[in-house]
Amino acid sequence: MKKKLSIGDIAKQLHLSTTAVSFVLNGKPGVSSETKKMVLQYIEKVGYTPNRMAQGLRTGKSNTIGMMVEDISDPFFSSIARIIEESAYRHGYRIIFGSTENDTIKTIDLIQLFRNHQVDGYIIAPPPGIENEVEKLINDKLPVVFFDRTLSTIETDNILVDNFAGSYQSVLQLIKNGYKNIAMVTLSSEQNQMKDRLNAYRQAVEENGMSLLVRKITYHEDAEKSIKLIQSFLKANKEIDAIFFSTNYLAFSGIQAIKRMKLEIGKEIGILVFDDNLMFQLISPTITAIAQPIQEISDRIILTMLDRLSESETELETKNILLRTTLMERQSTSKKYITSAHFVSFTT
Amino acid sequence: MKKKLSIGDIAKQLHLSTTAVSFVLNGKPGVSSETKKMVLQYIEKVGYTPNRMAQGLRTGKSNTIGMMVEDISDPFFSSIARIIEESAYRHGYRIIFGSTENDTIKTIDLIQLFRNHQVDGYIIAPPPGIENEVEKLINDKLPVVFFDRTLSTIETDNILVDNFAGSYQSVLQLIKNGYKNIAMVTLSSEQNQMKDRLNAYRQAVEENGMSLLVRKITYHEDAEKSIKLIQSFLKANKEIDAIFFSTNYLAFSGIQAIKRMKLEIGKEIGILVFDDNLMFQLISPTITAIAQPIQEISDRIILTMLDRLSESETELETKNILLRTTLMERQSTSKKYITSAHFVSFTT
DNA sequence: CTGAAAGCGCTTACAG
DNA sequence: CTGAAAGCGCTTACAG
Repeated sequence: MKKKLSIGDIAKQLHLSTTAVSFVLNGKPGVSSETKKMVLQYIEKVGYTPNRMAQGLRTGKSNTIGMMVEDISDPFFSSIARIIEESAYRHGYRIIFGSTENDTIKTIDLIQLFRNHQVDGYIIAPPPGIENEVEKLINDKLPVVFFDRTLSTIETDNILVDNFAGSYQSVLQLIKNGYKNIAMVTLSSEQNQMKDRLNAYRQAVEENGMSLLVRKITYHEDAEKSIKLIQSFLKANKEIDAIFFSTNYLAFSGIQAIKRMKLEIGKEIGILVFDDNLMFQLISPTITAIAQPIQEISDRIILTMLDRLSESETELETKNILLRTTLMERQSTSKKYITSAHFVSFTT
Repeated sequence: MKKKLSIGDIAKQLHLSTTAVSFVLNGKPGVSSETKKMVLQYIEKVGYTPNRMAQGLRTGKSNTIGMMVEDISDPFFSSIARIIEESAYRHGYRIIFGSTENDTIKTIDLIQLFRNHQVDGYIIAPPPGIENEVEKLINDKLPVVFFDRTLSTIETDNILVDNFAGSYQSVLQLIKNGYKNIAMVTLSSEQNQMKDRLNAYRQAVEENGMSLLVRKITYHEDAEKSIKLIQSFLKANKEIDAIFFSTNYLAFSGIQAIKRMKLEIGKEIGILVFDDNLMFQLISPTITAIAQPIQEISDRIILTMLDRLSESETELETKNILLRTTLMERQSTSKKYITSAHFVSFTT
């Protein structure tokens, strides 16, 4: 069981100073090329790797990025996490994850925790109420990149999707397809991405002289409860012939509700969902969704973060990137689409 | 922008030694209760938190656990990750994640990386070929908990699911339901959990005098390719009346293939899947799956890890925990189940 | 009960 | 081009 080597050990072995070894390791000038070669060979041979804790203590950097999302098991967030982790890794950074559960207190706690670990940068899908904590990070020159949503009072980099435009155009498409009484099922949430989706629905519907029908559901409601709520909403408003769901998990509850009520998806009731999911192609009938560009979101997040981390002193302006969504039209929004249920079930 | 306080600063402010402050912080005896109270109050007031890097350097502990899974965006792994992160957090530990992609080299790299970060313990769903690396960890007294699969030559804690029994009983159930030509679609993988599922299929089928029909698909094959492969497999073997898929992503490809071929799921072709997924309840018809106990797996992993971490010197025996799966019988395996497609599509 | 001091493994002025 | 030394913020023998 060989003990881990330190720079000092190596220096001793090679009859050099720790300075020389450290310089080689960090590619600093001021070392003869023979010394350099010797050190590199030796390091290779013994498999030396620096102790990150010591480096971190000394430099104040940890080569770690903290990432906080609502829920790491949500497919949207976990797909992004996967890409970011992979990319960060290639650039020499590690990622620490935390699930905020949209809880202000828990998130503030997590930020504290991450700070104690000397996390170099923060990638956050922010819940409301963490403004002060984030201000402190920014004041201390720690890079913060927001994604999925933002906090309007904070001046920092934002990687967002155009929730309004994506929702607006998609609801218009529903109207074009012949739906007359479009309802919306969304979260009771003050988060700006949710508000944008709701406002877009409102504008599209009102511009077409239709009436608004909105059901808000509390975040964290269990699936069964949501299903019940949606069922009673539908029963109380028989005129509804289409629903726009603001998140895919609400849609899953909604689909269950609709199936239980034996309504025919597509024909009797149209379904449009914000945030696509592989499953929407597999369910029968297939479900129309507004897809977010996962790969591009992830790339932008990590590139922005790496830029900030490598920045010397030059303060770049904060970036506000707004990415486009794509409407994936499927069977659930085609009025014309006729269900011979057999046909529906076994074709794609 | 207040600079971060150190123990030294606090000691100076309170006219104490750093020792006294440190003792209070760590709950060590040998400090008068007044001093203690004073320190605690002051810390509370200024919001002091220790620098983990310094602690880590000094103690060799980082309060961080490294978790390596095949793919953090896979729902099985991300659900477990979520629970573990949450629980670790409550016990004062952080989690660093890495996706191994089932790649030996990448995993060895990750272990190295984690070591440099002084990770205190390792939770791994091991790919093959990392035996040496894991041996080293164990030799250095670093706790390693395997889950989902194991490496037979390594003596360490294992939290596994009874892949064999779960698969065996479920295939028997298929046979009971009247299926005569049951095929298996699995990964070409030497991992023991995959081998167990295959062996269980083999035994169940052979014991009933039926013939084996196995199609292996390479891991990492893209979805479209898998769909094509499964289609040709079905075309070449018209007698197949049921398929057992060893993973849920293979099943998703399989379902696509079957839908394209316009075969009637349940009646013309039964489907059984290892590893349940929320979607299997939403697809029409619903899909029978062997569910793994996510919560229990997660709890066992984290409890085992925390035990190991808190262990003084007493070496406990390594644990081998084998958890039961549950067969969730749904429409896709009921021969008797008659499809009026309408009925199929809109009931649950 | 308390304090002065060493040392964890690095990096980086500083002096030669 | 090279070396001796300070210091990052902790913990913990050791001496009083």
